[in-house]
Amino acid sequence: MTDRHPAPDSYDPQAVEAKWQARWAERRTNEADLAGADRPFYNLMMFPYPSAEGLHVGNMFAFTGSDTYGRFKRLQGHDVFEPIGFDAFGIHSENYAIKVGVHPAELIPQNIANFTRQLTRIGGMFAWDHVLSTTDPAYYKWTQWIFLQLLKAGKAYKKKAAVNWCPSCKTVLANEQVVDGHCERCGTAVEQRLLEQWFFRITEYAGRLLENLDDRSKMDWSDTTTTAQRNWIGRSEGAELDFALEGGGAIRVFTTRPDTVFGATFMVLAPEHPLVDRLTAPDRRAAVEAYRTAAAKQDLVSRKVADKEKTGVFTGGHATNPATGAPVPVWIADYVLMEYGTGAIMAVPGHDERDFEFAGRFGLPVVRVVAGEDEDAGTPLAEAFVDNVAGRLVNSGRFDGLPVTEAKRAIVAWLAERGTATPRVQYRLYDWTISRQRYWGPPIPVIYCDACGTVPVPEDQLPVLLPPIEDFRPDDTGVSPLARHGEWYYVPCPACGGPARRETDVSDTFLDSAWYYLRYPSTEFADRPFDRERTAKWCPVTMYIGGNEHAVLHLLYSRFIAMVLHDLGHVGFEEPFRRFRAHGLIVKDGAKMSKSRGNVVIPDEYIAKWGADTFRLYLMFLGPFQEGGDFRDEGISGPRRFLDKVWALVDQCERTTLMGSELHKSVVVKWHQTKRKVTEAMEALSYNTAIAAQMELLNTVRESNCCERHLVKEMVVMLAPFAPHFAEECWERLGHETSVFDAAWPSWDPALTVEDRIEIVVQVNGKTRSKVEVARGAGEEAVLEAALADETTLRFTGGREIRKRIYVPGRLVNLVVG
RNA sequence: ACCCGAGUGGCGGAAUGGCAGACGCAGCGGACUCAAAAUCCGCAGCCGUGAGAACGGCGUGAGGGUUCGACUCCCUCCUCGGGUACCA
Repeated sequence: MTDRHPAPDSYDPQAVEAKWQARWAERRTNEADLAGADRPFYNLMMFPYPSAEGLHVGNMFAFTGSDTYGRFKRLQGHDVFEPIGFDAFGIHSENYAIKVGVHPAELIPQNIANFTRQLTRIGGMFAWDHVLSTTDPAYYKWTQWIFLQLLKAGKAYKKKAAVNWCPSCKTVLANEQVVDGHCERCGTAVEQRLLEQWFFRITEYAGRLLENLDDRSKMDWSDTTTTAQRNWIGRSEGAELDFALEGGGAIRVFTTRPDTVFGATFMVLAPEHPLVDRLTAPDRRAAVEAYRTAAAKQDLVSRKVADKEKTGVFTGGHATNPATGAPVPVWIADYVLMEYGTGAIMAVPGHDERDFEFAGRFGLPVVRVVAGEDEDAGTPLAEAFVDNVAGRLVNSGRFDGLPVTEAKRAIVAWLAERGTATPRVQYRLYDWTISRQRYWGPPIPVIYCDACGTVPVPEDQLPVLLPPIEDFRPDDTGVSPLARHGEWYYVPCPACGGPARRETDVSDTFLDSAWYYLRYPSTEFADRPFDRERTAKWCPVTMYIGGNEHAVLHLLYSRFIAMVLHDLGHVGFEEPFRRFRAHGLIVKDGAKMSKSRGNVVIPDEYIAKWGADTFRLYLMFLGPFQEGGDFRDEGISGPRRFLDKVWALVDQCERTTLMGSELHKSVVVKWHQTKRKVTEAMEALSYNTAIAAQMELLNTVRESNCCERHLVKEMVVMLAPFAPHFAEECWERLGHETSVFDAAWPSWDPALTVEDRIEIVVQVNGKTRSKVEVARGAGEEAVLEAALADETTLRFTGGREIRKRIYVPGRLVNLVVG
C-alpha cells in the first residue's frame, strides 16, 4: 500500500462514507416498505456465523457481490428487501467457547456487535430493522415450533443410530472432529456408539427434491449447484431380487445390474444384518461374532474409507441364486452398508470392482456374464468388466446375446413372473439426523413421561429456553450437559402431570438456517413464525447468493423444510429460493488464505486506508464474481484512480460550462453501448466486466475532451451499486436532494449503439488481412465489393480465383482462394 | 476412483464460433518538478526482417478432429482447484 496525500478538495472517502452512513441510518434509506411494496424483490445473502475473528476478505467479497446486486435491482425500480442476521448456534461457537473458557452466550453478542460494525462500514444496504439471531429465544421458539409441526405430521421420528465416541474424552464427536479414525483433541481411537436420535424423513421427499431441480418455473439455479444436489440425492434405478433360503424366507438385495444375476457367485450381508444370526453355522459363530464386534467398534468415518483392504467372514450359510438355481455362500463384510439398499448384496465379482477384489482375497469363483464387442465368453477376467452400456450377455442361459440395457429389463420381467424380482428406485440420500448431544443449540421440545411416553411440548409453552448453565462442556455420560441441570431436566408431564424428563439433545444448526429466510420479513410478529401475508408478498426469495460449500446440505434442508411447510399448508410455495448463484473464493497472491500460511486478509485495515467504496470496487473488479479471484495489494490503486477521475469529472460539472459542449457521435455511441453492456453484465453478475465497461466510457470521454451533465449523471448511477457512498456524494454535488438510489437506472437507445460507418474485417483463407470501412446499413454486395477492391486484400488474394465468399453481416468477410 | 470447475502476456483477467490479450496492476519512455510523489501524454504478447513508419511468421496446458474460420465445439491426455467417497 502506498501513501497518497489528497489535495484539499479531492475525494476523501472517510468523510464521504461517514456522512452517508449517518444519513442512510437517519433517513432509513435501506429499509423496504414490507407491507406496501409494489415490486417486492427479496435479495438474500447467506447469513454468517459470527466468528471471533470477524469477517475476512472472502466474506466481504461475497457480501459486496450480493449487495451490489440488490442495489442494482433497487435502481431498476424494485422494492428491495435485503436483510441480514446471524447463524450463531452450533459446534463452532461451542468449541471456541470451550477453548477460550468463556460462555458462548457472552461471546456471541460481542461477535455480533463486531460483525454489525463491519457490515455497516462496508456500506451494505441491509434492513437492520429486521436483523435476527438464531440464538434469540424469539427466533428459536419458532425453530422448535417447526420441529413440532414435523413431529405432528409424522415427519420426525426417533431411532438408534451410531455416533462417534471418544473413550478417553468420553464424549460424542462430530464427523469433522474425527481425524484418521482418532479423536481430534486427544488422539485416542474413536469408536461408534448407538444412541437414540431424532431424524427427519427427508428420504420421503427424495423424488420431489430431485424433480424440482429441473423445473425452471420453480427454480433457476447455477448448474454446478443443481448437479451437486442431484449427485447427493443419488437416484439409482434397479431391482430388488430375492435369494431364497433353505427353510423359507429369502435374502433380499438391491442391484442396479440385474443383468448380471447369472454371475452372482456369492452374497455379502452387512455385519449388522438381522439374518446373520439365522444363517451362521455353529462352527462359524465365533468368527462371525468377532467380526461383528470389531465392525461395530469402528468409528463412522473409517468404516467408509473406500481404498482399505477388503475384510469379511463366511457365515457357513447358503442362499439360492434365483436365476441359476445354484446355492451361493453367504458372507458378511463391512463394505456392505446397512443404511443403503437392503443391507445385503448379490456379489458379481466378474462385473463389480469391490466384489472382484473380495473374491480374489477369499478365493471365491469369478464368472463372466457380460462380454464386450470383440471378446468371447471364455476370456478370463483380469479385472472386473464394469461397462454397463456396451456389451452383451454370455453364460446367462436364454439371455445370451442380449445387449446389457435390454437384458436388465428382460431379466427383471422374467424373475418378476416367478416372484423373485421387483423393479425399484433407490436413493443415496439418508434421513436427516437432527439430534446433537451438545449444549449450544435450541433444545428439542419433547418431554419423556413414564406413563405417557414421548410427549411434545405444547406450542403455548414454547420456547423451551436453553438454561444458562455454567458448565456447558460435554461430559462422560454421553448425553447433553443439559441433563445435569436438574430443575430444567425434571418437569411435570404436560399430558398427565406426572414425573417426566426433558429431551436433552439440541437440534442441528442446519435446522436454524433451514427457515431463517421466512422469519426476516416477519420479525415484528411475536405471535407467529411468519406472517401469511408478508410471506406471500416476499417469498420465495427472489435472489439468493452464497457459497458453494452449502450447495448440498443447507440448500437441500431448506428445500425440504419448505416442501413440508407447503404440504402442511403453511406456505404457498415448494421451492424457497427462486434464483440461486454461488460466489467464488478469494485467494491471496495465488494461494488459499489460511491462518497457518499467515495470508488471511483483514478487510478493516484496507477500508481504513482506501475507503469502503474503493475496496468494494476492487473486490468486484478483481475477477468474475462466480469464480472468485486473486487479492493483490497492488491492484487496489486502479479502482481508486478510477473514482478520482470520476470525482474530477463531477467537479468539472459543478463549476464549468464545458459540460454543455456537444458530444461527438463516437462518444454518444460509446455511452449507449456502455449502458447496454453494463446492464447486461450486472444481470449476469459479471461485475468485473461491468466495471471495465464503465472505465472504458470514462476513458473515451476524457480522450474526446467533451462531455455533458446527463452523461455524468448516468455514470454516477451506474457506479452506485459498487460505490454507494461515493455515488451519493457525487449525486448531491450534481444538484440532487434525494438519494441516488431513488434515481432510475439508465436506459439506452439501440439505434445509438451503432456507428454510422462500421469497420468490416477482411480475412483471406481465415486469416485477418485487412479492414474496410462501410456505411452502417451496407448490404452484402457493397461490402464484398469494398473488400475485393481493398489494396491490402489484393496483395493476399494475388489474382487467384476466389472460390468462396463468407459474409457475416456487420462484422467480417472471409475470402477463400485456391 | 468418481463428479464439477478451471488452465490465455510479467500479473489479475477480457473475448463462449468471426480482429486474441478489452479493462486494470506492474513495467518502459516523455511532460510537469530543483527533485521525488501525485498527475498528464505515449509505448507495450513472442520471434524474425528493417535505420524507419512498416512487413512477415508464431501464439490461448499437450496432441488430434470438425469448420471458410476454433481460446470458444468434439475426442484423447496432462496440470491445478473444489466436492463426494466401498451407494451395490
